[in-house]
Amino acid sequence: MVRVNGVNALSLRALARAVDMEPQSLYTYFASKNAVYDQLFADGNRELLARFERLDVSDEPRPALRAIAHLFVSFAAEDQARYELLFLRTIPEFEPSPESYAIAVEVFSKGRAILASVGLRRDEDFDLWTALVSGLSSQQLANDPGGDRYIKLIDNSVAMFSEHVFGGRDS
Amino acid sequence: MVRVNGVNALSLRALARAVDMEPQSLYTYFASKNAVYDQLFADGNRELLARFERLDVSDEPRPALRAIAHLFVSFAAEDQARYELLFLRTIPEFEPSPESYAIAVEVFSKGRAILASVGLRRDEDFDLWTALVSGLSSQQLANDPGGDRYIKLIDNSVAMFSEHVFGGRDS
DNA sequence: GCGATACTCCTGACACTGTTCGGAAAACTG
DNA sequence: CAGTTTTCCGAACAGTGTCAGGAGTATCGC
Repeated sequence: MVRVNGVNALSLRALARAVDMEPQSLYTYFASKNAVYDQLFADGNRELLARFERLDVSDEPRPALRAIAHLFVSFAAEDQARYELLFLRTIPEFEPSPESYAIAVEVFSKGRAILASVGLRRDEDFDLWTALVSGLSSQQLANDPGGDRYIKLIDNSVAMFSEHVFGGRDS
Repeated sequence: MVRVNGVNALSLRALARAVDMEPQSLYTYFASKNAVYDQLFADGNRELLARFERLDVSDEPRPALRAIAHLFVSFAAEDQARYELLFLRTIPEFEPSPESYAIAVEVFSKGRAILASVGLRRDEDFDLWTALVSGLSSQQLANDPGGDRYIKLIDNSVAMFSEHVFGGRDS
C-alpha cells in the first residue's frame, strides 16, 4: 500500500480493511501507526545492509566506489516510498525506535567501513561522499522518477570524486 | 508557526486561534490548507530569486560557483521548514499551483543562466552541480541542523567540481 | 479433560483534522 | 440611505489515530 499510494497516504483504517479487520484490532500487532512505519524503516535498512554485505568490493578504489554508488542510487530509485521513509523526513512525526535506528547506524557504519577499506578515511571525504551520493539519489527521485537522468551521472561523479580525493585521472 | 513547529504540524484551527478567528473564516482568504502552503512556497521562491538577482557574479568561474553554493546552502540552512517546503516533499499532498510553480521555474532558470555565464552549459554538468549542492544542503539539515559540518565542505566541493569540469587546479 | 490464563478481535467512543453550507453582521459603494 | 459586497461564524460532515472495556477463542498446566 505504501509503495503504491505513498508513505503518507497510509491509513490504518484502509490497512485494516485490506486484511479484513477492524482498525482497532491492528493495535494487537502494532502499538501505533508509527510502529508500522518503524517496521518498514527497519526492514528497509536491513535490506540495504544485506546488499552492502553481499557486495564484494574491489581492491581498486574507483570500481569500488562506482559499485557502492550504483548500489545506493538503485536502492533509492527502485522504491521511492522506502527511500523517503529511510532518508527523507516525509513523515515528520515519525521517529525510528532505538532498535530500528540501531540498524540504520549499522548501515552507516558498514558504508563507512567499506569506504575506509578502499582508502577513504577522512571524515570530510566521507561526508562529501554521502552528500554527493544522496544528492544524486534525491534529484533522481525528485526530477526524473522512473528515468535515469541522474543515474547516468554516477560514473562521472565517481570519477570527479576520485580525482579529487585520490588525484590522478586513470581508471 | 511553520518555522517553529515544522511544516507538517500546521493546523488551520491553531492558525485561526492565533489570529482570533474561527477556522472557517480562514477560507475567506485561503481556498484550502494547500493554498496556505502555496503562499509560503511562492514567498520562499521569490526570496531565493531575489537573492540570486542581488548576487553580483564574478567573472572567474570558481569564485562564482563558490558564491552560488554558499547562497543556496545558507538559504537552506537558515530555515529548515522553508527548505522542506520548496525542495523536499515533506507535504506529499501539496502540489504548487501553476503560478507558484512558475516562480520556482524562474529560480531554476536564473540559476541555470548564472552557471551558463561562467561557462557551464552542458546539461550533465548542470545536473551534477544541482545534485552536489542539494546533497550538501539536505545532509546539512538532516545530520547537523544548526551546525556547519557540511557548510564547511562547500569550498572543497566547488574545488572538486571545478577541477572536473574546467580542469586545472588553480583558484 | 477441565479450569485458569493469555491472546485476538470488536463495539463504542473521544479528540482531532480539513472542509462545506447557509446565514448573519459589517463594510463599502452609488 | 439603499444596495451590494465582503467578512465572519454556527452547525455539521467525513475522515483520521487511538483508548477502554468486554466478549470469544486458543493455549497451557494439572
